[in-house]
Amino acid sequence: METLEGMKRTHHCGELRKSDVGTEAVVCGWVSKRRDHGGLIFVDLRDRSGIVQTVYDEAAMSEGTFHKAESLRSEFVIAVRGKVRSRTEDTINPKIETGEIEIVCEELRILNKAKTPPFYIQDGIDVDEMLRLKYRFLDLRRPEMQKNIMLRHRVAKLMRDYFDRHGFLEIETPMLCKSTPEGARDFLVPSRLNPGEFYALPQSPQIYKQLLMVSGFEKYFQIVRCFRDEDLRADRQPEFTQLDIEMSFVDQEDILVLMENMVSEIFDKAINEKIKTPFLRMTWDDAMDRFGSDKPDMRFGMELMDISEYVKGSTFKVFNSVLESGGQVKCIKVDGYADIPRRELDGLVEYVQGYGAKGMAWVQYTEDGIKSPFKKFYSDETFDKIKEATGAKTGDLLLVVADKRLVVAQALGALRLEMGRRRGLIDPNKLCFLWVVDFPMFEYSEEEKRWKAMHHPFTSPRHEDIPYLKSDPGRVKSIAYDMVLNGVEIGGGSLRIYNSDLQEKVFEAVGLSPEVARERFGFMMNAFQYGTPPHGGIAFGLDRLIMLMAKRASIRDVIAFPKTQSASDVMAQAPSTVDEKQLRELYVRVALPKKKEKNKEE
RNA sequence: GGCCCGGUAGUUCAGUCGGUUUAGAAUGCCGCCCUGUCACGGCGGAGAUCAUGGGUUCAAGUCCCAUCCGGGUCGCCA
Repeated sequence: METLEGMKRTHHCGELRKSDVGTEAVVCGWVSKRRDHGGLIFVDLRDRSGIVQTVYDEAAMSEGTFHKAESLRSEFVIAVRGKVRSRTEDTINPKIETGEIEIVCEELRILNKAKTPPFYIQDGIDVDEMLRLKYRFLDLRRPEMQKNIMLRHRVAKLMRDYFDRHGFLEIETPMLCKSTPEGARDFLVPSRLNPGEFYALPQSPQIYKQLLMVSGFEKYFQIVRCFRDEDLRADRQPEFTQLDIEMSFVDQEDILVLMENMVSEIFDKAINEKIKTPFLRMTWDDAMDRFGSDKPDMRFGMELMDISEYVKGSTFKVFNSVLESGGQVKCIKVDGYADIPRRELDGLVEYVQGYGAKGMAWVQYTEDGIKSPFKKFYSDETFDKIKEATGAKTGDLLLVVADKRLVVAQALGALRLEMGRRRGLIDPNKLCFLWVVDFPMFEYSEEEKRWKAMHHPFTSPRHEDIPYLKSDPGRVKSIAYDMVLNGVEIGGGSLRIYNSDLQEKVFEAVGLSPEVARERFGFMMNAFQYGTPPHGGIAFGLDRLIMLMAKRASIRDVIAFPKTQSASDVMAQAPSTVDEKQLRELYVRVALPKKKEKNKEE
């Protein structure tokens, strides 16, 4: 094996251009591809900047060097010294940025050999993701993955610049925190120095950043890792990164404007996308009623429409009982799809049932008249009225769900997205931002039979709703807001409670007695008695944002070392069992249920 | 925890109704040849725990059950 001694890299592979012709260059990198023509060999050399073609001509170089070139294989690490030469007209490769030139090798050094990789180191591969994760260091060698990671760096840098320019301080907060069982499940860390006691990894730096406001830092931000021990999704990892913000003496509008300007700037500077501000703002009620979602994908229409008034008072039991118990009958209109196959309709029924609806009906306005499972319960005039009210034309399809408000929203909201996908209505190049505002303060947990904070219990209710905290928690709205991009929640925040009395009332509303509240959040409530400024903030999901900017379907593609759906790292083999000694030091004993123990042994 | 999809050469897949070759193809890999390729080309070759365990059957990659792993999703994610 050779070394780099006496040889100094002068250029990166991808940066060489026609203007460099004639200069002597030394490039280093990995062998991407070797094309051996016998007496003439081409080797595509790759580093993080791109790919350049190097040429080895048997007639024009020493036998030893040519022999070395013949021995090159994929992913060998080499250094090449040679002249940059212009390619002849007929050999220009317009597909690569350096396609007008090539390097004629004068000296070749093999710095390291490489085993044949288990998959191609190139873009657009179709390989089992587990294999990519097992060999993540090779997966990350692929140009598109490098691009994602570089984009991530660039965005983080732009964010830091932006907030620095606006007077924000980046302040670190602890990773070893107090467990607060409210909210997501905590990752716990046993304390050796405090036997039997545990830290929790932060679900977010929420309390610390509010305390920084009490301290008077006024404008805080941090790009920070957060941990939640919940089930994973394509856009959820057990550890993820937030851009965390908190400010004092501001109102909601200040925060929204600051954030949309930030987003507009990073989209412009990182991926050259011009975003119009201000963003559309929509109340939570509107979002739910019109799109059936608190994070509506605004890239297409197909809004939910209420047809309750046209179908009420009939002999059709399903609609009647729903309407009589305060529910709704709503539909979406799928343009030009009245000829949907019956089989697909049956599939859609199952689909909405997965989202809590009991069933789904439909109206097909076909050339041959109306087809609908509830046709016999209504007159032709009723169907004409529905047609007019929904703006349906002959050839259009209505999909109808009847149930309680939130069930209708959930089912039709999901159905809307599914039909948008199936009908090809979603333009992947569109970027539709909006703010969803006026979230409910609480939602009712059927499981726990109590009201729970929708955002978190430090969120301020709207002033005018405070009287209802006790009497009617369901009607209390909060000063909370989410930023949504293309149907993905990329950020959310709120103005906070800064008055101890109000805080106590809210704790009470979510069933936290003063004693329990003090035990869990006492240090915070104590701090709040020493002069707390009005404050509020927001947290942005950096991974999701980069995923959308990079147009990837999963945040795993923008995280260097992500975990699988079962939260394991298949490369490092984490999590793993640990030595009995380690456990003893921590005063921890493992107690698996019988079934799991048996599986572990096998 | 529920539901859906998947697991066959290094990789991506095919494998029909359970039965005709030695489980097939492409690509990658190895060897030989080749002086303008860039998906280089030509000839030859090697390469399989059909995820694991059990069952049905004269016969299982194929059917059944269980388990494991991966992906999607519902619940969950203050």
